[in-house]
Amino acid sequence: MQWLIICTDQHMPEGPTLYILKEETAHFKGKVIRHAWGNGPVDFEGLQGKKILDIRTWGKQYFLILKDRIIRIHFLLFGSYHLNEHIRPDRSLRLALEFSRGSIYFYTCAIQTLEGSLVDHYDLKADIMSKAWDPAVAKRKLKALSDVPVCDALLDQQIFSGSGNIIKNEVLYRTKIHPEALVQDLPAARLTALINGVVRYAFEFLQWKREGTLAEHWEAYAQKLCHRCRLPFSKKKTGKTNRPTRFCENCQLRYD
DNA sequence: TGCCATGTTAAACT
DNA sequence: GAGTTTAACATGGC
Repeated sequence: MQWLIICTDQHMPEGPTLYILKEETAHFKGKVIRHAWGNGPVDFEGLQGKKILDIRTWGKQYFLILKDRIIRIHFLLFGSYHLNEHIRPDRSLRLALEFSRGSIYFYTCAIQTLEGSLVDHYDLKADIMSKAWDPAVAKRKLKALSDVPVCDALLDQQIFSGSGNIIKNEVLYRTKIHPEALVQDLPAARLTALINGVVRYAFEFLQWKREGTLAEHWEAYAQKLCHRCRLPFSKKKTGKTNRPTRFCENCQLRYD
């Protein structure tokens, strides 16, 4: 019997992409690891013969839950994975997991082993794509900030776990908020729009990523002109996070 | 060829 | 010690 070979040669980083990875590997839940190897900091022998009890994500992180440990995988900027075939021997194979039927190969990612349960390490309510996501908690965290620009808040994984630079750029443009506006200066309705906008765009990102149409739906990220007023976008590394931001000085407001 | 980019951490500074 | 800035890592496209 032949099983599906999915080619996933693409950037991994933001939450929606991890959501897809979780779905693509969900069938390994309950399966026993037959063989494990790679060059990551992993106790490979200790994994062999162990059952995958659950597969979870939190934002940009992917977890294989075993009885006595959690394998945490973060793809950083250049990580990738392949299912069922080790077809990228040119890349650094951090972890290979072989099951009786099928396998997963994780390349150039950061791997850690955690003890305890996920809730010991992460606030599940902060994951923008989780059923546990709680916008009221996000609002409370945002209101506690002082002198923090929204561009930084949108990259704060403790508030918006899974949000990355694409989501940041797109949400700010779509909600017409200037990246350097301070969180504390946003009117209440704008703050709510920002919080809801992150989740809405994350699920649009997911749908477009599946369709292979993500880039054609970008309105700000990597764009040259504002489609509302036709003026050129500003491009600047903003905030303490110092990440590139495209924005329209004319259409996105500072509220100061 | 050099630069840039969907990320994060740790070392090196004020 | 604090709060910063810089460097490091790693890959591919332009």
